[in-house]
Formats: sequence, structure tokens, C-alpha cells
Amino acid sequence: SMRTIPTASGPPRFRLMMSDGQHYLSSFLLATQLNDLVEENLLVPNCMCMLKKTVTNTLSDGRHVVVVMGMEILQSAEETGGKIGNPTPYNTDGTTLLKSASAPSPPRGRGRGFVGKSPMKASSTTFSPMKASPSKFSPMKWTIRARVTNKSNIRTWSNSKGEGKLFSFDIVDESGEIKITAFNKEADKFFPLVEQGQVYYISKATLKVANKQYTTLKNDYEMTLHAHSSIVPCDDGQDIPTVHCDFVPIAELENRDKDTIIDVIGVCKSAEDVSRITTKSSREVSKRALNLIDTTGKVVTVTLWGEEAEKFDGSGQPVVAVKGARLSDFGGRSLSALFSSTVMVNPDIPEAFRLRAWYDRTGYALHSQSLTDTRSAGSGARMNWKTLSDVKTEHMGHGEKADYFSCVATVVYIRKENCLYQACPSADCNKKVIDQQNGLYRCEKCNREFPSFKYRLLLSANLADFGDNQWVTCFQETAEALLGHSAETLGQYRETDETAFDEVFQKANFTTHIFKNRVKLETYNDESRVKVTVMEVQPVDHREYSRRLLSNIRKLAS
DNA sequence: CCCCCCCC
Repeated sequence: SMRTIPTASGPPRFRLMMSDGQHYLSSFLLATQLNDLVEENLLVPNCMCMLKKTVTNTLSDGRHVVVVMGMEILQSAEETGGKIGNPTPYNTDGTTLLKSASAPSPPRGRGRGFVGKSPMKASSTTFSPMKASPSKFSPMKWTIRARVTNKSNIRTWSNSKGEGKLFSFDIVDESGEIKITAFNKEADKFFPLVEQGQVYYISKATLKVANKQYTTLKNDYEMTLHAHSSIVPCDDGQDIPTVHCDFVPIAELENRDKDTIIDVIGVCKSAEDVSRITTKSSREVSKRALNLIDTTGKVVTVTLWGEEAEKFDGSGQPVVAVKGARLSDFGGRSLSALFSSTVMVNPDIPEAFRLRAWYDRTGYALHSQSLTDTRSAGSGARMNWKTLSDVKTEHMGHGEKADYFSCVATVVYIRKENCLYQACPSADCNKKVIDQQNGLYRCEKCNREFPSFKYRLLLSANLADFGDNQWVTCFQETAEALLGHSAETLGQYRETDETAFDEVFQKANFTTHIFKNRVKLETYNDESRVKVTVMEVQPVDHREYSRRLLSNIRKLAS
């Protein structure tokens, strides 16, 4: 027979009385994932069932509960035709019950107290309906076999309630995941033993209700290790799930919502040096930003924190996978590692091998675009930082459309010759006029003669950064910004004061700016060359300057 | 018993 157990919230719980024809026992509890058997009227009184997976738990008062995690209905109640035999109550004595009801046998020669593989859900499914609180739940009679998916460092705390140290780790088995924390002595004892990725038998930990505010794990409970808790490595845990990642292609991040927790994998194209920052709450913390690229050709910045940032070694452009990073909308789209994130460098997974091969073969030369705009100067548009040598090696501008890039560069030469021309004075016409030598200037475009002209700038400049140089063209506005004078003033200087005119160019020489440029391959007859036009000239923010400089130094070093 | 998820 069966009956519903009153529950305060959540799905209904069913308690089953089961008989094997000789004995009956009413302490069976149906795991909620099997509730549909009841709802579909398959599991009904007097049907015949095969229990395929059970977990037995012992309450603090010594009673046992067999949680049915898997069952198959072999015969309907009609086919069975009612009760079979004259079963008598089963006298539950721990050992015999476990032998009869808990199918799996213990693994060979493992620690005392082991009573079978008990998937994690057992803990949460068992005591909640039996009105026993987790603290009353006996920690003595179960062992789980699970893989460590995320291990923290040892951390200390100090607050009004006292001080101490702790570390925590997450484990996973086929039924789910749970967080385990060890404090003080136990932190010291278990920290060296627990290894990320390794499978362990874990028993005699206590359970407590998890504070959902602080965890992203799908479990209502957490475990705490104590003096008698046992963690034993399991050497044949291949069947235990490994960390499963659901990698989101980097280009796809643009379409995801802010604050989403995602998994990402990419080649670490570049990495910042580690730096110390002060948080709003005046705490000092290390941070390091990585730029990850994947086969979508897009780059995203991922920020690592604390020790993770300090330890990270980006040399050799490793493949980096981050499980559980949080998507931020800073700079467009960027990612931040959380305490719950797992950062894996060159993980031993197919995705990583594929990326490595792709990057080494073609990806490295790709003219990539970042979803993260780390610019601190300039207006809304996204910065696509390149060195001048990148522009060439990445064959920028060779495509159908023009490419745009930003660089920090120094003016090493400006052609004074032909930098100014006499242009049509009408508002929207900048066409060069022909001096009629009679006080009139003819514009072919407007098909008119004017008594005056306006000066316009068309500047050819050579820009250099640490590794290369590049001729660029600046039209009116950008040329004025670069020279610090209007075209009109320069025209006057040229006419009246050659020294002042020269001085403007002298002063502009060896100045450093942020240049935002357009680059396009232009073909005349059979000859092609890349033409770079400066779209914007901005002062170099010191922060940006050091960022670029460090990035360039790293490129040189690698 | 922690519980920090940060910075531009």
C-alpha cells in the first residue's frame, strides 16, 4: 500500500509499504523523481515492483528509511491479483535491513563504516519528510563516492563571533552536487588530501541547510567535516562524472544576459600582469584580466581574482577554460571569475585540443575582435587595439569592408609639403580650387568662381610604436587635432610666418596619442597598398598608455 | 563557525 506524507512545501512525498510475500516493511520512501509513476497510476497498491536503486538511511532514533531511487513496475495490480502470501512485519535490525534492502555491496576493502554507495540525494530526500532536522540526522551510516570539482584555498576569517580558517570544495556524483566545508583543524587535515578532479569516499560529515544566498550549487544542503569525518581516495572512480562544461562560444556571449553564469573556453591570447586593486570596502585584492579567443574569432576579457590571478601563468598562450564565470556588461561584454568558478589551464578535454590546434594553425593570425572594450579614453565606439605590426601580420583591410583599429603611437614625421590646400569656400564642398591668378578661385565641382577659398588639411604622417611604423593620412579634423591648430591658422602662418609654421610641426613631432584608424587595401592598376586613415586622435590616458605599453612588452617577450 | 564574487 502507499500513502502521501504531508509536506510543507515542494512536491508530494509518497511512503510505500512493500512486501516480498514473506515480510512487509512500511519505511519505504519514494524519491520525488519517481513521483510520475504515481501520477501516471502505474505505481498503485498491489502492483509488483522491482527496486533497482535504493539508499538506506538511519535516523537518530535508530529507525531506518529506504529511499527508492529507481524502480520498475513489473505487473499491474490487476495482473498480480492482490496481496501475495501472508507477510509478517519485518523486524528492522540495521544489518539485516541493509543486506536485504540496500542492494549495492561495499567496494573491496574500503574503510570501516562503509555501507554502500549512497548518492547524494539520499541525504536531502531522507530526513526532510521524516520531520528529523539535519542536526538530528545520524552522520554515521552513509558514505558517498564523489568527485571533487572545485577546491578553494584555505582562508581565514575574523569577525564578532570569533576567528578561524576554513576551506571548502564541491563534489559531484551521478545524483547531483554538494559543497563541503572544513574548518580549523579539519581544514589543515583535509586540505592536502583533497585534490581537484579526484574521486573520494566521504563519510561521517554533518549536513546543514545551505544558505542559497551564497551558493550556485543545486543542493539544499551542505556538508561540514568534523574530527571523525572520513575522506578516502577512490582509485577506480572513472564512472563518477567529471566536471561537465557547457561552453558558450565567445561570439555568442553578446546575446546572453548580464549576470548569467556561463562556461567559456578559449586560447589566452594575452594576459594582463597581476595588479592590486582596492575594493569599495577598502579591501586589497589581486586581479588579472585574460583575453580569450575561440574559433568564432571573437575575444573576451575574463578577470581572475585573488590567488587565482596571482598564480596564473599566461606564457605560451595556454587554453583556458572557466566553468561558472559571470557575464558582465562592462565594456560591452566581459567575464568575471567567481569564488565558485573553476579555472582550468590546458584542461585535458577534446575542446581544448581542438582549440589548441586551431589557434596554432590559423587562429593566431586572425584579425580578432574583442567583445570587451577596455578603453578608458574616447567615446562610445569599441576599441580594437592593435600594434602597427599586428595590422600587417593580420592582413587588416584586405577584406571586402574596411577594418578599424586603435593604437597608441608616436608621430615620428609629418610631411609639411602639400599638407594644406585651397578648398572651395562653399559650406559642404571641400574640393580643391584652381587659383585663376586674378583674385578668383574656381571650383570644378560647383562650377563656380569664388573671390576666396578656405584652407583644408590633408596630412601625411608617419606613426611608430615599439615594433613598426606606418604612414597614415589625416584629414581636416584629425590633422587639426594632431597639430593643435586650425587649418585656417596654419594657412596664415604659412603665408606670413614660416618660423611659426615650422614650429607647429616641430611641436607635433614625437607626440604620442591614441589613434583610431580605418584601414583598407586600395588597388591602383595592378598595385595594391594598404591605406590607413586616421578617424580620431585622442590624448593618451596614462592608464591606457601603461596598459598598451605592458601589452606591447609582453608581445615582445613572447 | 564562512558567505569575500571585487576594479576599470
